[in-house]
Amino acid sequence: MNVRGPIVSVEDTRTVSTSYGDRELREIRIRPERGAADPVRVTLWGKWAQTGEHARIGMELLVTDVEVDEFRGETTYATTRESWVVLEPDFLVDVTGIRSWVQCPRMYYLNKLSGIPLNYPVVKGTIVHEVFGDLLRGVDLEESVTERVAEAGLDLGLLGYDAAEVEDEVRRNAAAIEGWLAQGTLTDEDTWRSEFTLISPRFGLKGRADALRRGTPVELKTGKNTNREPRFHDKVQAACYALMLEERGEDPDIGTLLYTKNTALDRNEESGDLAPAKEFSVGRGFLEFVVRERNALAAMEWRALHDAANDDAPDVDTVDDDGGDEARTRPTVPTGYEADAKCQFCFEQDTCMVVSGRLDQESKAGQVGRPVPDEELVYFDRFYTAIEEERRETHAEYRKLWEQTPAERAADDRALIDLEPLGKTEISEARWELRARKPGDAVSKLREGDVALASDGDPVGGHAELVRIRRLGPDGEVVVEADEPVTLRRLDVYPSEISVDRMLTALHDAVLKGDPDRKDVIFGRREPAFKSVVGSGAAGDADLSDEGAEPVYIDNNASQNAAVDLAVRAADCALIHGPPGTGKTYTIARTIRALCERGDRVLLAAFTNRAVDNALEALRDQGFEDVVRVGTETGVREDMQDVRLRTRGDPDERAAELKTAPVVAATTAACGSRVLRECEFDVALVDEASQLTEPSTHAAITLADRFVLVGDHQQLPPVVRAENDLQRSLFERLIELYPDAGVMLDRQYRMSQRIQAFASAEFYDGALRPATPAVAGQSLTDLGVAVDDLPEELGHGVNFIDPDGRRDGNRNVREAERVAEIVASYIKAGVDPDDIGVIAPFRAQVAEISRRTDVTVDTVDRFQGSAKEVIVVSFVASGTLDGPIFDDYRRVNVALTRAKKELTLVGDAAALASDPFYRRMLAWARR
DNA sequence: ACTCTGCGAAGAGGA
Repeated sequence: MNVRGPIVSVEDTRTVSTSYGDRELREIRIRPERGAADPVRVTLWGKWAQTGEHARIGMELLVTDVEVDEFRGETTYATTRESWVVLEPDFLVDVTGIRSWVQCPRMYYLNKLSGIPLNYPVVKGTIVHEVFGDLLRGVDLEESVTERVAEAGLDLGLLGYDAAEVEDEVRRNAAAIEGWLAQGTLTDEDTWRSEFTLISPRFGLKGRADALRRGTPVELKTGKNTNREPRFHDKVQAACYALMLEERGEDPDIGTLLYTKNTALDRNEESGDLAPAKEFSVGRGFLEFVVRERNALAAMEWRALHDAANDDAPDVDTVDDDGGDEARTRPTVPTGYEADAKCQFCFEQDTCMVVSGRLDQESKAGQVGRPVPDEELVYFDRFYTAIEEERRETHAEYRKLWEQTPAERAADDRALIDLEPLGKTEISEARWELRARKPGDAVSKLREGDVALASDGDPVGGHAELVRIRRLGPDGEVVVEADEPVTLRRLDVYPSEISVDRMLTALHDAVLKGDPDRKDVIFGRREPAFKSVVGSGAAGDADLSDEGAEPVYIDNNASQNAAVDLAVRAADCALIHGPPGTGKTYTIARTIRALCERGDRVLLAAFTNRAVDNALEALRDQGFEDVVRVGTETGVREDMQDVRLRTRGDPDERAAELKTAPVVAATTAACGSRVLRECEFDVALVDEASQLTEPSTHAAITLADRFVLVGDHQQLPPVVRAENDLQRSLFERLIELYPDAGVMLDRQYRMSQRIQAFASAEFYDGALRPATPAVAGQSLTDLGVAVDDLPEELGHGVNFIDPDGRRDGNRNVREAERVAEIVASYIKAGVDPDDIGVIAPFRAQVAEISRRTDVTVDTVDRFQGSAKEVIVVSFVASGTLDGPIFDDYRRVNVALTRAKKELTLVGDAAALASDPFYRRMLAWARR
């Protein structure tokens, strides 16, 4: 049996005499999840006592296969030979993380913090890994090498390599693999699997094994190793996979390391064992070691979060604030002293010393440089902790893969279950197309183009593969593309840590590598500067030139023109506040053109692909075509594919395309990618900046000398799972800090006077107004609709209807029915269904309404950025306004400002009147 | 209690 629960007390390790001699033990009390509410005693014997050293009150402890005993009337537990002891099992450690942790815990920390930059060993390693996978799947070597090198064209070009030399080197590596494979596959009993995704709930591990051979892990290393034994940390990595395979009921007694640089060509020069493959036996003791290391890592991560939040915690570093009387607690970070690794041989030594120096951390390698100012240290620690909290939330998403039943998972819209497998076709060598049919009208968050986890029904314990969704047909057809043929019975959303990883590297880049002038502004030490005249180059710094007219970029909108002017004159940054319908996108396009005309190279970034493509479209509409769009094939909209940067092809050509484009457009997530981190710009212009966390904004702006943020902090804030500093955007913080560095676009081209009035008064101090009389006076009549054809309660520009419905969970069926009737009335009166949109706060209600109408129905969040002639809003709530979704009034701002000519609010008057804000809304709507 | 977009899914190396 297993015991598990939060730790309530930890005793010291002691040594006792047993019939087997002296043995160490450590006693820990936990509060078990089930059963007795009282804490129970768990004794960790032998080396598990070492894991006990890392244990802290509040951490979660899991001990499997315990021995149960009665001691003085109390039930106690102890480890046995079969036991595994796992600290914080919910913290999912990546196998490559354990590998670097074993080399040196600080290396693990540094890799996480500074990311792995674009470098040749990694790119070549990736290519060789892909070729290895191809060879296992029977692809011809030459064909694979040519193809895989071509696919890496952009990376190689940026690194200055040409295809032929890389092909040559990869071919030599691959030859070693092929030679070894030829021996291995002589026996019929050899079964191979490549790229095996493993997730371990028990050990809190995840990772991808390069290959499995007869159920044992095979790890490919593109380096050379002339020792008889595999490198220790390589064995650790393979052992992690062995551990996870064992959990799945396999019995992997050996692991294989394949060093592909151990080739015949080198054999004359070197002594030692040059066979590429090295096997080692995977014993129980080694696996236990691996688990203890994983526990040490998970415990450090726990302390980094909890010690920082708890000033009383013992054994943490403290830094004095300016005042000196208050000590600030800093997150626990590995120093390198934990390991006996030798710093002078470490590839990360320079990074290690720089990070230590800049962040004032203790480290075995020592420090170089001076610490950044104290407020920057505070900022770094605050956001580091916030990002790590967000990581925990991502881990919670993984946990749902095994904690939720398939039905719960499907109800959560995170999986398509009970798929009926229809077939597997090998579409090209080593690529499979898997087809299935989904039952009924099952819906999910999964979309075409997404990476998802396809499985035989059990995504954690069964056969699962990461696949790309090709088609989710309305007829229930599901088509995915995979490397291996899995029987497609279930498709799950696969959580990704990429966004948290990218935020962390962006934070690192911003604080450690950021330009000091830039940081003065970010950290509130200096007002942003503006050039008074727009000159070319550095000449325009003077404030004397009153002669000559103000530059006119946009002649019919003073605030838009002022925004462009401000952005062009910005020496540090400019902030453009664009309320709904104020021509943000047009202004962005005009700004980019003005900047390019001065010779600036511009990075155009936004949170979503949709916003990037919209801005790009506006730019191209203005006749500017010299753009490169960086993004995935599925992320980039169809009509922007022609300017999308291909990663495949001739290295020089691909790299030149990116390096010389006057405008590069990408999502902020892509800005944090290896490729874009290599690029430099004069100006970064970030749209939707109010929806971005500070670190995500840094990902874009650290690539440029100056930046322009465009957004509206009165609309929806960043989407984050954890509640912390990430919820507030840099845009919002800066616009409050430096109102003079901002311009608000105050004329809107979208809504009638009647519709915009409430939002203008509530959110924009009444400053938002219609751009023209025509905008102000628009109505349904302009659509050729006779208002007389509508029921009496509709047709007044803004209407309120109380259908007397009742909220049931996140739905309100009566209200949904009424909304459908209202939509039908509009259509009957002659409104084009394409001109009508329905908005609801909950997805459940969106589904409820969608069943009853064919017009566009979506959540507020998904409607942000678009508009319709007629909008119907369903509020769902009845009686009271309980729920976090109603707390953020900005969501209402978004919902109400989607309508151009007619807006109908549908809800329970009593519920809405229970809150002053909603009461004012009601008063306005009923007028 | 809710909302939910991005990410190539990881990936390498030497005294």
